[in-house]
Amino acid sequence: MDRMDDDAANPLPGPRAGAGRVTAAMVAREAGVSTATVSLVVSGKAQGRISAANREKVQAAVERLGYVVDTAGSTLSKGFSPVVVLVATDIANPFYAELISEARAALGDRYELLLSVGGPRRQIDAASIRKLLSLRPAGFLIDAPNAELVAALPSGTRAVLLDAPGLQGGLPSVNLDVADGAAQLALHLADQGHRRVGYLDSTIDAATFRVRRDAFRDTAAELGIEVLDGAASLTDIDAAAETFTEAWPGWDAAGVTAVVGCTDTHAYGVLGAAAEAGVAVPGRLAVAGFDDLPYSRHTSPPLTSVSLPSGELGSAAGRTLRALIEGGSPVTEHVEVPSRLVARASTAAVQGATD
Amino acid sequence: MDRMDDDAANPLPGPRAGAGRVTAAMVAREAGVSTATVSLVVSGKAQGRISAANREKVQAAVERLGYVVDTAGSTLSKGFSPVVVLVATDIANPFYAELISEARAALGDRYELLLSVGGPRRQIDAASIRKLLSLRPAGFLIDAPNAELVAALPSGTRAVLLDAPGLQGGLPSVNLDVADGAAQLALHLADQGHRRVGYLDSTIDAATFRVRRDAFRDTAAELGIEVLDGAASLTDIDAAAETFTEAWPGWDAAGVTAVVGCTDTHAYGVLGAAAEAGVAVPGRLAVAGFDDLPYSRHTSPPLTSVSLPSGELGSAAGRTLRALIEGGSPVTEHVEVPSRLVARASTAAVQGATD
DNA sequence: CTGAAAGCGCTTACAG
DNA sequence: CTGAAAGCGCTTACAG
Repeated sequence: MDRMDDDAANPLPGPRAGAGRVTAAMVAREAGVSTATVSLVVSGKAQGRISAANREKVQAAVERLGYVVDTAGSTLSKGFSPVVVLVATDIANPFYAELISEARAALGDRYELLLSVGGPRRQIDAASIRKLLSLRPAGFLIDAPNAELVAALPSGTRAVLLDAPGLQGGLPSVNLDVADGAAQLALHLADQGHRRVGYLDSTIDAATFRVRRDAFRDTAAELGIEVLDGAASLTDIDAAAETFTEAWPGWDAAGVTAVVGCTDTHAYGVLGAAAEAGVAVPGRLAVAGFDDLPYSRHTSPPLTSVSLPSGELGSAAGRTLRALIEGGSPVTEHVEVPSRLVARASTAAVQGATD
Repeated sequence: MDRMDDDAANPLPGPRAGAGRVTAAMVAREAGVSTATVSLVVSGKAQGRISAANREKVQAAVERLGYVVDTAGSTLSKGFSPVVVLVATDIANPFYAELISEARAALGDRYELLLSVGGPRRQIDAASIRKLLSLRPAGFLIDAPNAELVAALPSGTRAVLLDAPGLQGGLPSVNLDVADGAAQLALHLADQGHRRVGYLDSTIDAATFRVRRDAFRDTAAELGIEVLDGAASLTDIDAAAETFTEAWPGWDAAGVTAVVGCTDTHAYGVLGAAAEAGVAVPGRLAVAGFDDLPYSRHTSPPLTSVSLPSGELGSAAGRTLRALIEGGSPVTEHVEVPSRLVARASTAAVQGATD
């Protein structure tokens, strides 16, 4: 805006770009001090090291020139950048929206959030970790990993695991108590008299999905419910609908009266496919999911779901990572965020809604 | 995994971190060549400059040591990093999920996507741009900006604008034809006989929302429809529901028979609040939105919406930016992605669904 | 309290 | 075809 006006002569950054860039050396010259002094002042380490007079001169020069510390230079020198990498396999799930913005907020202004979008078909492996490591990130936030991914992290990597039940491996973690939520759901379905339940799993290999399924199945078994699993799809309404449509005839024949999706998005697919097939929900079939997305109160019928507070997860993870980075100490904290069943009309005993 | 085992002695990276890091110098030593040769080979510039023998030696050494070029070093030297910054105000909107992953895919393996999450209350300004610029990004992807944000970009910045109708300002852009979609929606509502329509706008200041509203209002006016605007909320179901609830008595009194939300999420809020208030949709009130999110086919009733293909938007933007970065030439391309009305039951003339 | 200098890891003219 | 060397911008002991 300001001093870029006459730069237009060279709008295409040449090989050694940097036109228009204000460096610490320029600030030093402007303030009549050394670059060491500039660095100390700008990084807030001037306390008792730089005279008030010089501090002010530097600050004024910084202001005047619009100086911002260059990340490449400081990263090279300090050994780590201000970037925090969030590794998530499946950000298509709206579950991540709030997680991301809360993590961002908890991290504070000193860090930038880099999203490493694996994509459902391209799970993060050791090679991608190595590539990310070359960015010298200040830390990692790793959501819903599997054991392989955790093993690929070099020891000493500053990382916080999110929603990684059973995978701590010496790293701080923030977990959702999905097992408890799954058990609550099994209990709820047992209460409604269901005896055979279909389970629509994820095709993504992550510990959290395994725990959801196993905890549900185990509690269900104790309550005399048989769980039919084996069906799985991506976190995608249409894929889930298709998978349900394929599984339904078999489940129907087996006497299934309820279907649980491993995410709400899976459950939406079931809801849609059931409507299409003329299977009344909850009259003929009860449906439930995990996440309790904002949409789930508004589906038809409103969806019963295990509430997983993604915002809290992101926020706790951001805070923990920041403590890890700034404290420097080997914080091995394990936060557990509770989950809780939200019963709505999609699993109501009769046609009347409970919601 | 490999050579980190005995690093455990110093798990907390000291001041001059880098323990366990493989550098080009180490590769050079291993291969018996200079770092210049390593750099040339690794960056694929060996063609006709490095002997086949040396090329192979370097490749073998890289393999053996697990060398990855350090970003900080190469950024400092080249002037730009492999990071592409996506600036988006409101990633809570599921609209972004597909946009992000498609943009990521189009960018290819050479770039990382950094998400700059402004958050609805913290819009990106000149200072944040300066901070992002200090990362020396290879380029910017800027979604739904306002004029101020575009003006804050120093000339010469490699950037592609997304969904920024009327804001090109010399930058390549990928736009959704939201005006056309808005006009189609107005036409559709006129067809159904509506004469007074409430418009639920966004509180976010972005050109795309202004264009949606104005295009809708203008076409509606030509068709003899009066549009009542002034209501606005964030892209949040509950906030939208609340805003609708406040606006409804006035709109009702004024004879409003249809409400348009500037996003589907706004429309979901209207749907929820209308159900709560016992206002029949579409019987008493027609409802429509913009985005055509995957959920919109599954709301009750299914939502009429102007389809905005976010995946295409992200993919086209990623491709354009890549061309801009790699071509180096001043590409000033303007891609326009069409939008199209998807009519569903929420605006059906009678109680029967069209879907 | 302050500055000169080394060093972080890379890339790229340059000289051979 | 190859290597020695300069330089990108910063931070941090170190000497004063």
